[in-house]
Amino acid sequence: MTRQTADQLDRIDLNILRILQEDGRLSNVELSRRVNLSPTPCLERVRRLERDGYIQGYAARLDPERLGRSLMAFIEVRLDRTSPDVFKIFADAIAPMDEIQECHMVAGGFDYLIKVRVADMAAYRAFLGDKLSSIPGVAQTHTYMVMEEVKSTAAIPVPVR
Amino acid sequence: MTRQTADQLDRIDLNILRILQEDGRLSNVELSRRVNLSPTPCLERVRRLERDGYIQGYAARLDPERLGRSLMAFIEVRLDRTSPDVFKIFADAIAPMDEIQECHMVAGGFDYLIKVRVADMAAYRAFLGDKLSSIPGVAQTHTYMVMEEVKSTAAIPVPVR
DNA sequence: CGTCTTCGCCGGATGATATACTGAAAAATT
DNA sequence: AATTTTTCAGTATATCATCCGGCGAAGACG
Repeated sequence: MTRQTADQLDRIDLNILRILQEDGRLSNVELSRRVNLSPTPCLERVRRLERDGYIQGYAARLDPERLGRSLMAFIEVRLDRTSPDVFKIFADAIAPMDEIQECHMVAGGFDYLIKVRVADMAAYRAFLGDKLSSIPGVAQTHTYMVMEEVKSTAAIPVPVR
Repeated sequence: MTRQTADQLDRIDLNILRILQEDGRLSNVELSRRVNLSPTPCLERVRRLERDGYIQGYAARLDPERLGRSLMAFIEVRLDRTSPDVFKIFADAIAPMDEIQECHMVAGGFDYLIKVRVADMAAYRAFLGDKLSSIPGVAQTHTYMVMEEVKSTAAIPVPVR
């Protein structure tokens, strides 16, 4: 019996997820101490959580400002036709654009909501004019510049149980 | 002389950042191999990048769907008055709400753009009705449900040089 | 031009860690 | 209660993180 759908996480698993989301480089020894296990079963659980897809990977969190991406903006994009091939063309076009952090197809008002990070206004203008607007099918865009990040977390809330 | 503003990153530093952003749990030995250094100076560089703030931390990337947060939405929020204390009240109110992943003050049209993750429509309704709309000062909200994530990356582009 | 200083690198040594293996305890099932 | 299954802890070994000392290149200075 493979655990595919009915896999259940107990309190220890949830604690592991919460702790590793907070500090992904914690050593297994220290992690095991915090969840009141010996290192061996703790590592087994981490491997299982990785294998089952709860943990998709590990990443260093880099400072955008120090890497020259101080400006964030959201862009609403409307396509001139909403046919599957236009969607495909658009998706393929934005995939390699590294300014684009997220692109969501949304319901209610326009077609796509895009989150971008660029160096400054000049870079933003260049991005919008040379790259985004030149994608075939893009009819209209509306930009919201981010003035202040009131809250910003990538952390998925882990249930406490 | 402390390196505060004029700190420069060479090609090796940038490679380290790029690799650790991709796999934050890579051992220092393996990392040093990939950047063509011996372990010792490689670890020194990582420590320096951490100390200087280029690396803010490390995190396990968790799967939102498997943790019961399948629904994503963006909410535009308008406040009834735009005075500093209303801003403060709003910021303090949203800080502990774990459904809210991001909250940005934006220019052009409304006051805040919020990104939320919830379990389902019922949870969304409960969040909007019971939590967000009951914050004093919130005049109007408009929701954009995410139908499809066309692109999603937390990765900050690291210059290649 | 030669020397001195500085900086980043390498290699070895040492303590800590990851991880496989074995067996015991606990829990679930019958 | 007996059996099966699951999960755990302890031990052993290979790997790793990290400290220490020394080397060599680049630049400063006489």
